[in-house]
Order: sequence, then C-alpha cells, then structure tokens
Amino acid sequence: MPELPEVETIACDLRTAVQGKLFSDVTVHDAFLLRQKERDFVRRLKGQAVDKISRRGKALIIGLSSGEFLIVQLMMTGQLIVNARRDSHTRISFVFSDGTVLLYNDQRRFGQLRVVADLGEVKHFSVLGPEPFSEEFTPGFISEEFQKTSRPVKNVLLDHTFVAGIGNIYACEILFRARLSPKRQARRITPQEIKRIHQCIIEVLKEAILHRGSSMRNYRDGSGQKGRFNERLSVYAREGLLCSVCRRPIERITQAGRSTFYCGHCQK
DNA sequence: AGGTCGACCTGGCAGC
DNA sequence: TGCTGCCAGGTCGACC
Repeated sequence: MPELPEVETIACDLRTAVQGKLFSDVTVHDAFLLRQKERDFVRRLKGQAVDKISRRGKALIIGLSSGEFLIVQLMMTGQLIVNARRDSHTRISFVFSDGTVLLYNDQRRFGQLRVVADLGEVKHFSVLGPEPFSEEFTPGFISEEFQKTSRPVKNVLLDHTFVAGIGNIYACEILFRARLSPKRQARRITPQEIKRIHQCIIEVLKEAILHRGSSMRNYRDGSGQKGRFNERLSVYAREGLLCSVCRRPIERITQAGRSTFYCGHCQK
C-alpha cells in the first residue's frame, strides 16, 4: 500500500490522535502479522505511553515510554485508523487509557508489526537507502549510485536500497515530471537530467504529502479518509487516457514485474 | 554479484 | 450468477 507520503500522513495523524496516551489494551485478532509471540507483543505494549512517532522509508516507528519501539510495516493494504468501527480486515485493536481506539486493518495480511528494543534489530532499516529529504540525498549521491548499475532508471527509483520510500506510483510520477523515459539506463542519464530527477523526487513527494497521499484502492489516513493526490496523478493507472501535456495516450509497460505508466512522447 | 521473478495473501473487476 | 484469470501501493528469498 502506502509509500512515503501516505506513511508520513498517517504518522502525522497519529501524533495528533495518540501521542502521549497509554496503551491500556491490545487485542490481536490475527497473530499471523506479528513477527514475535503474541504474548510478548502485548506485554511490551500494555501500560506504555506513546512517545515520539516517526517514519523510516515506508515503515512507521512508534516510540514507547519504555524506550522500545513499535514498528509497523503497512506493506500493500495496511491501515491504522483511529476510532473506526472494527471490520473483517481488522487484525489488531489498540485501546488507549482515554478510550481512544486505534485499529490496524489489513486486507491482504502482508503487513508486519513488532516491538523491538533497538532500531538496529530491524534488518530492513540497515539496508535502506537515504531518506529523500535528507542532506545526504543529493544529485551527487544519485549520480554515484546511477553509475553503478545498468538497470532502467524506473527500477532504480523503486529500489529501497538506493532511496527509501519511493514506490510504484511515485516512481512513475517522478519520471513523468522529470520528462525522462522509465526505460533509460540509469548510468546513461546526464548530470543535467540527474539534477532534474533530484528536484522532481522532492517536489512530487512534498506535493503528495500536502494532499495527504494517493488513494488507489485501500489507502486511508489516520482518520479513515482517502488521500487526494490521486486526482493529480499524471500517468499512474492512466493507461489509454491522454497525456495532460501532449494529448497522446499514456502507455503501460512491465518492468521488473511491475506496471510502469508513462508518456512515450514527453518522456525521453 | 547484479538483476529478475515468484511467493506471500485477499479481494475487486472484467470477460465469458 | 458464477466461474476464471488478472491485477494491486511492498518486501524477501530463490534463482539465473
């Protein structure tokens, strides 16, 4: 499901809704999603207050007063929704001492939740590339990484060991904004174009956060609302519709097993 | 070693 | 209506 802008939106909503509150009850309806024993998971949450809420890539990090962390990987269809009605996709219910209820819903059951003492225990984080908004993520960095590979640029943008948080929707949108063909070999992209990509990555992600993310099927924010950025998508899921710039039809191809949407005329 | 592909799971939708 | 096949925002491990 969610990419960086969606997870950032959820993190922001949760800060308002549950930060500072105490977990008074945790009910696991589907232990399949836990990466540890259910009893251990519940024991380490109950009685803890929610401290700092942050994000790394597409994962949510919920700090606890014990110093531990609740890590939530929403994957494709995970949702964290405050004060909603439980449904058939609700996998975990968190109840706070003031009565606030937080539901973890997940249609496809790909999501993963765990409590860790140290973020170093999360193997996924150790292989993750830099955050797109970090100082480390510069045109120079992109250039160096692009030189190392013969893969098409689209596949590199999707690679979380290169940069954290970009998924299929935003990889397509970024390349459209940068007017770059998704099929271009990363190492053949010019310094000028790399500057453009760097700028577009930041612009597109920031705009998406501003519009509270993109809702295709399942994404909802912390209050259960859809994001609005999908109304502004230029190419993703728009096969056959006309390009907003040149009025030619948007094309769809498969790269590394995933759909890529682009304008064959505008993106060179 | 770099890169691709299938598996993981559920459900919605199109086509017959 | 009901079946089949395809598709989906992510990540990991197997394999070439």
